[in-house]
This record gives sequence, structure tokens and C-alpha cells, in this order.
Amino acid sequence: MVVPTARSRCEDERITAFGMLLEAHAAVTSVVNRELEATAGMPITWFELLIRLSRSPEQRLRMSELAGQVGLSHSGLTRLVDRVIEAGFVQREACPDDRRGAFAVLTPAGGAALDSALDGHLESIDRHLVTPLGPEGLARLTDLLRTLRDASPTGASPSSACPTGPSPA
Amino acid sequence: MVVPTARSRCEDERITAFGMLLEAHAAVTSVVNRELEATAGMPITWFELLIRLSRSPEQRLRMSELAGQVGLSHSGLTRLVDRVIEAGFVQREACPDDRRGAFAVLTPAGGAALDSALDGHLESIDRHLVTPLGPEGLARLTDLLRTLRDASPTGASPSSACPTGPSPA
DNA sequence: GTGCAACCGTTGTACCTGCAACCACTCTAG
DNA sequence: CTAGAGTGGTTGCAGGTACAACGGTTGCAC
Repeated sequence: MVVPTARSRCEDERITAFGMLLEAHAAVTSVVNRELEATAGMPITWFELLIRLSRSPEQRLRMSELAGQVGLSHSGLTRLVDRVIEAGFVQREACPDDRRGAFAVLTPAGGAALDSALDGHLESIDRHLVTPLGPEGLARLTDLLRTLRDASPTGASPSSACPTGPSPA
Repeated sequence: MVVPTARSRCEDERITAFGMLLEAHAAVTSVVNRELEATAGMPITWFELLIRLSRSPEQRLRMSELAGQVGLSHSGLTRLVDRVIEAGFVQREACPDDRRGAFAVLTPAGGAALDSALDGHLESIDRHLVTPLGPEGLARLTDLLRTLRDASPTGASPSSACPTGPSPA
């Protein structure tokens, strides 16, 4: 019956797990982002935005839905879409059913940009995610992370659209 | 022997895995950060900074080492330390061996702040990381993430200091 | 149909971060 | 001792994000 000291509590496995999530994410994304920027001249946020649109019916998504999927605030998404529109990869379209709403729609140029970025990006992910983990580890990690995402109150609900893979099984 | 189309490649499990890393990280950290801010009035970056210091010998770390551990650039860490110093949780100290270098040292106030933040933070992590995964899932996740971090060219090398748990085994 | 709360998306503002340039210091070669 | 390259840390600057406040629209209660 030892009283936990601050020191001992700092070694808690929960703290470790959380810290690991931060570190692994920072390590992987910073490298992958750098490589994507080098090979495709496009930040990772753009890529994630474009791929969500490309996977959606009619290559379009409501702003709010998109914000949820890429994990940005509404205002953050507005600015991001502004920049991507400026590049010609996306265009805004009014929503006929709800005059408040707006769609972000993938343009042909956007589709082409995504396509040409894809190979390098896949290679990059291979290097920094697949190779270290192995195919089996990758599958387990994906599963665990999906559980986390779906358990979180934030973001897109598990049922909505296809937020990066609608769960296998 | 089907040629992979852009569409089919977008469904690639590697893309999914990477997207899941982004989503899970965003979902978990945003909630945990919000909660920590509410209960301890301290952003997650401060907490991570303080806990690294508290785990280090003499509660001090060189700026570069610290930058590596919290996954920030040198300039980013300089500013962060500036802010935390302003709050009185840390102080700078000259390095006697190398007059270029500087230490960040945890102050008693910093230790106290860390201590009082710890309980709420642990609870928060419990809710959003441990409960959804279960103890076994948590262990597996930690292991996989550690593998990722250590494989990455970025950040602290596995051997350095104790970057959130010096690997068991 | 009128009022009111809730919602969608944008804008003003402040904060945080990285990159590049910089200064101070150390180390090595000659 | 000195020159020059390399390292540790800080500063100027630009870019990206969140929070709060706003205008426009919808849906519900009455």
C-alpha cells in the first residue's frame, strides 16, 4: 500500500502510451509531410483534403463534413479550402437544398494533382509506416487507431461517409 | 493483372493506415488537450515539457535534447520555454561546460503545477485512451508506436535519455 | 405567420510553429 | 596562435490554426 508519489506516477504506463502517440505521430508525419512537399509540392493537409473528396460521391463534400474528416475547425477548413481553390484543385458550389451550405468539389486539375502525388506518397508511407511495422503490425495498428477514433466524441461519427475506411469486418 | 486506377489506389490499406494515424491523433489530442486546459489551465505542450524535465536527472535538460523529446524545432522550443519561464515553471541556466549551451530547469512551482495537473490528466487519458482499448490493447499500441518512433530518422534516438519510456524488454 | 433558437459558413484577431539568418562559442588543422 | 568550419541557441518573418463574433438561413413552437 504505497502512496504514489508524483515521481512514480510520471512513469505511469498511461502517460507513456499517450506520449508515444504524440511522438510517433510527430515523427512520422513530419517526415512524410516533408517528402510529400518535396515530391508533389503539396502539404499533407492538401493531400488529405483532396483524397477525401475523391472518395466521396460526385467528388464533393459539405464543408462541415469535410472539416470533421480532416480534423479541422470550421474556420480552419474555410481558409484551407480557400488556398486549395486558389491552386485550382477545388471549387465551391452552392447547396441547392440548404442555402446556408456549401460544397467543396474536386476539379479535374485536383484529381490529376492527387493522382500524380499518390505514387510518391505511397512509397513514403511504405518507408515510414509499413516497413518498420510489417504487414501484420500495420493491420493491428490500423485497427487500434480506428477504435480510438471511433471512441472519440470529436470528429466524424463512425457511420458517416467513409472516413478513411469504413471499418472492414 | 489489373492496372491499379487512381480510384483503387486511394482505397489502399496503407493510405488508410496513415489516415487513421492522423485521425486518431487529432481526435485524442484535441479532447485531452481541451480537458487539460480546463482542469489545469495548461496546454498539452507545457505538460509534456514539464514532465520531461521532471523525469530527467536534476530536473534539467539541454535545449536541444528537450526539443528532440517534445518534437519541436529549436526555435519552437525557445519560444515555448520563454512562455513557460514567464509562468515561473522553468528557469534557464547556463551550461558550465559549454558556454553556448543552456539548460532548462524545472522550478519548484513547475513541479507543483505538474503534480496538480497529473491526476486530471491521467483520468483524461484513461477515458480516451485506456478505456476504449483495454489494458492489452494499450500495451500493443504503445509497442507499435514505439517501433514507429524509433524507426523514424527524426527526433531523439532510441538510446538518448528516456524519451517517454526507454523501451522495456 | 411570427418569433426564436439552432445551424452553416466566413471574417477579425491572436497565438503558435517552422524556416532562414544570425551571433556566440567550440573544435580542429595548420 | 589563428583561420575556418561546425554547433547551440535566439530572433525576424511568414504561414497556418483555433476561438469568438457575425450574417444569412432553417426549423420548430405557438
